[in-house]
Amino acid sequence: MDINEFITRFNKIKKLGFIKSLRKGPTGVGKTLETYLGIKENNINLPDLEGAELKAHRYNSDNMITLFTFNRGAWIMDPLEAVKRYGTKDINGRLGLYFTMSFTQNSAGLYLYLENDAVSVRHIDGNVLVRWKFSDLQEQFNNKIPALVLVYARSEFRGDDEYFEFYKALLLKGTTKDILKESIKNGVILIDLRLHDKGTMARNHGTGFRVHEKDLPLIFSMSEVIA
DNA sequence: GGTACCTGGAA
DNA sequence: ATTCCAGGTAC
Repeated sequence: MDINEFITRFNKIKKLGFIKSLRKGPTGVGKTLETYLGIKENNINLPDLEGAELKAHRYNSDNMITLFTFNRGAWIMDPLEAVKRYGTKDINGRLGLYFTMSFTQNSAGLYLYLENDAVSVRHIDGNVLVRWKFSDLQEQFNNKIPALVLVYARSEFRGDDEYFEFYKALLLKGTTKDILKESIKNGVILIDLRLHDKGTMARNHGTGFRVHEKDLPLIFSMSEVIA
């Protein structure tokens, strides 16, 4: 599906008004939009549209947008061991590493460390948990996000069921080479650890490379409302 | 059965 | 801003 086809289909979805979420939980908005567009769910690290990646976002949500995830070959420490050593307990007692990392250490003693060609997550005890080469990150970004179509949805609950009204789509494009390294250095692209103890293994949702909506213009030079 | 991606959140 | 979190599939 190219951008023009997307616009055609999206305008029809807009006219539907509020539609019931096809999945409970945070991911319902993306699942519902994709299904109505006729896009099959997948886990391929390529854009959903021809030449652009699709993102759905609830209106008034201040959460970061995940540009891509990347873990392949990056973990130096065994992830489950890292969770057990440095994780924090959630409300049910489950250990997890759910941190948006920064260059100053967090409450668990973990911090980002910058090298010439890589960025890593380290602990103050000296251990390196995970390390990504900028060249790998840049490649993943280029493959996944040649451009971005950001779709906004109003959300409301009717009893336990969430409904979405998709009402606007924004096209962002015009990113630049080496954007990954610069953006990680200056904190525009944030590294989000998202894994927990699943008993015999670590359940890893994938380290997210994420950006606040307000910072998107720092990554993409052009934006236009397309629907 | 574990890994690595996908899709996204809350207080 | 920080601490913390969600439901999915291919292989």
